[in-house]
Amino acid sequence: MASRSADFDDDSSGRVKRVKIEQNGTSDMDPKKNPYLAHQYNDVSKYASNASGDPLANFKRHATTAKQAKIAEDGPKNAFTGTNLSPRYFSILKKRRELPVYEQRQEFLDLYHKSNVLVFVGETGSGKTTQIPQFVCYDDLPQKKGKMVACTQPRRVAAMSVATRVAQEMDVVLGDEVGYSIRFEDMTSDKTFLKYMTDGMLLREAMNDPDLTKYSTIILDEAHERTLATDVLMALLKDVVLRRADLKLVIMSATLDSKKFQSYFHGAPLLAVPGRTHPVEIFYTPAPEDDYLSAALRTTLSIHDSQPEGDILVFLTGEDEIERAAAKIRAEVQEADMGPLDVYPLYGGLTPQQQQKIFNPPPKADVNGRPGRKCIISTNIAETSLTIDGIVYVVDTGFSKQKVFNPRVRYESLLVTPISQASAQQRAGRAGRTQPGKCFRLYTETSFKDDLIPQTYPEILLSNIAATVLELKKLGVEDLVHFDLMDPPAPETLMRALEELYYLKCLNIDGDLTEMGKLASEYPLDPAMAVMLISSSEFYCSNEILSICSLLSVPNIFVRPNHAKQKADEMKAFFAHDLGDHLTLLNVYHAFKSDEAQEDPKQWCHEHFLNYRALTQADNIRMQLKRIMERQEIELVSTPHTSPKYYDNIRQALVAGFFMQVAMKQSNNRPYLTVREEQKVVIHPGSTLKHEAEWVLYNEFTLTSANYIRTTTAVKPEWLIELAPEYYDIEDENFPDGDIKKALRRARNGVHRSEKGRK
DNA sequence: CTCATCTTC
Repeated sequence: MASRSADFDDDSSGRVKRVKIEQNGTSDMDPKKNPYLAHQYNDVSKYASNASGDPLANFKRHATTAKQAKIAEDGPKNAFTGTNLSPRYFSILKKRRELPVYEQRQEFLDLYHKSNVLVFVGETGSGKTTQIPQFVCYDDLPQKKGKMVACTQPRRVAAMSVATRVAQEMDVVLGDEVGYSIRFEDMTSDKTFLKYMTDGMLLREAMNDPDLTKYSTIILDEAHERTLATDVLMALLKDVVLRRADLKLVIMSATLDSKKFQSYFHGAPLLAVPGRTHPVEIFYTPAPEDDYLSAALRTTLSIHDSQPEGDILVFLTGEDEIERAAAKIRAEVQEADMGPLDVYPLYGGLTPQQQQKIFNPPPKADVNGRPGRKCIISTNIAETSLTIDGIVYVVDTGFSKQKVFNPRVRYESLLVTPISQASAQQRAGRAGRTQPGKCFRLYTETSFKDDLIPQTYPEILLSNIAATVLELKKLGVEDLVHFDLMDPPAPETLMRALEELYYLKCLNIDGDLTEMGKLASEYPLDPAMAVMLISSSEFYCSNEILSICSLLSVPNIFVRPNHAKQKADEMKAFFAHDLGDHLTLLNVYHAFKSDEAQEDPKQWCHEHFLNYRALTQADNIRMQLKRIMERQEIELVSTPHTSPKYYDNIRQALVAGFFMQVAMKQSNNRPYLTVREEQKVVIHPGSTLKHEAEWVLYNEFTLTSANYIRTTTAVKPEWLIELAPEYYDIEDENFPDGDIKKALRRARNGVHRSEKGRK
């Protein structure tokens, strides 16, 4: 199987060498603030602690040394709280000082003093996420200025767990001096001066405080992941540091792409610290595999059969594929009597408890001395979000599902796509966390070099940016074309976003934010959804639309396990509404909130094949959205359930937001066509929409095995014309000439006739 | 004939 191997450590793209590149940063060269003056204080006792007992009393902000910090950290009193340090603190401190970053603390401080912006490259295991913010706190002294140090993370769990760890390291109570802030959970207080938070959270804060005046230093961690929020924050902060001389910015990244960050920030100083990992041997297949799934199964079984002790991690693309592969491997191992192997599927759809199982110890060796091991079959959740110790073998199929966005057709969808070289490297690295490992790549070395793109595309290039554009407008960014993003989206993507916001009346014809736009920007929702919610009181159904919005903001609430598809479908039919899925969702929510279900909601969900976690999450989101509506004084009203207009009102409110996501059935059993783009689409087979509705509104357009529209509800063409006259203006020369135009003309004439009829 | 992974005062 293995044709040739390469030493991972010698791989030219393998790891960061310890390099320090000094650049002509926009540094503060005021001699009075010269950081090197700090070195003149050679008498250690002078600043060990003063009469008042404050170990930080002699610390000069932005002019401290690693040595000073070390003395303060050595105690015996906590430099920030004044209490005696615990034994646990000292045992952790010892370990902290063995981390690679610790050696370069002075180097870090020198650059941090010199420049307002600093790029820090730390590989896995360097300790950057926990240590750098502490290094900053001892020098920036945010507590003395009533400011905070922020450190952003792309994921909630990371913000939470890192804050917990750092609170321990600093011997403080989590939520006091060190805290975190993520959606639905603010674990900070007025004492907090070091705050871990999600990047999205900081972006939200920027909308109310564009200069982020609460912070004296902002650290953007995992910047190489290039999340939408981090990209936007980088662009904003690049400008903020020019306006606020007192603000410092640290960009932390884990890849070799650091040069790109450095040049983006006008040659900011860069510091690189090596990680602490074990070498991983890479094997490629000699010839391309035409079926990566069977190749993955074959390779996994062969590792188990022939390789020394050590757990296996296999990367596949999706839930269904993973469950099937897991079943096959279990069956094969049993049939061929291959020795103990525990197989664990791993993907985001699993509950945290199910995900925890991957940390179970591997089975013991059997009586014949064959090693026992565990095998984890995972999506790319194991690439960044979850780390598993003890993995020695990685099987890399070279594929993952990735989001793609087509601005012309305006759909986001998921496609099985070859991964990037950076991704492949990350996957391989998972084999070397605790000991030297092996990575089996199920593609050729030529393919790795020639076919894989070097870096995964940043999220901003693969997304509908309408929500981002609205946020930026709210932030006061006037000229979006020249907004200095690291990777600006295609002009067409921007145009489509602006156009979408114009039709939604969030922007006027000049591209300025309207009253509607201001209101919509306050919701953590896509613009169409926000507009629908804001408009819903006019249709006397804001309570119901609020529920629907919440349900559309969480993963699929319907569970359909492979072994009980029929039973699950029967249960779903119990809630089904003939007019469409939005109304079905509402039925489920009402049933979920009923007294009967609330007696034991978990059990109730299990019996009805519903995702309890998603429903409680929706409930949470509902409360959050409700608070914003109340603040905006949007009335929470309902049409009486007995009224014949109950469902019509809801459906009209749906149209008020989603009029751009409508498809029409063509005659003669031909597929549906989307209104303006005239894309052929099929209603997703899971839909509860019963009769052949001529016009349907949909929430999502995804391309999987076909062009599916998901979560669809029947609507009437008269409503489209009435509620979105500009979008449905068939006199507009850009409106495609076809069946849809004809049908709209018929409907329009019908409206006119009925109006005459009413008179 | 059925969706990767995150995320938002």
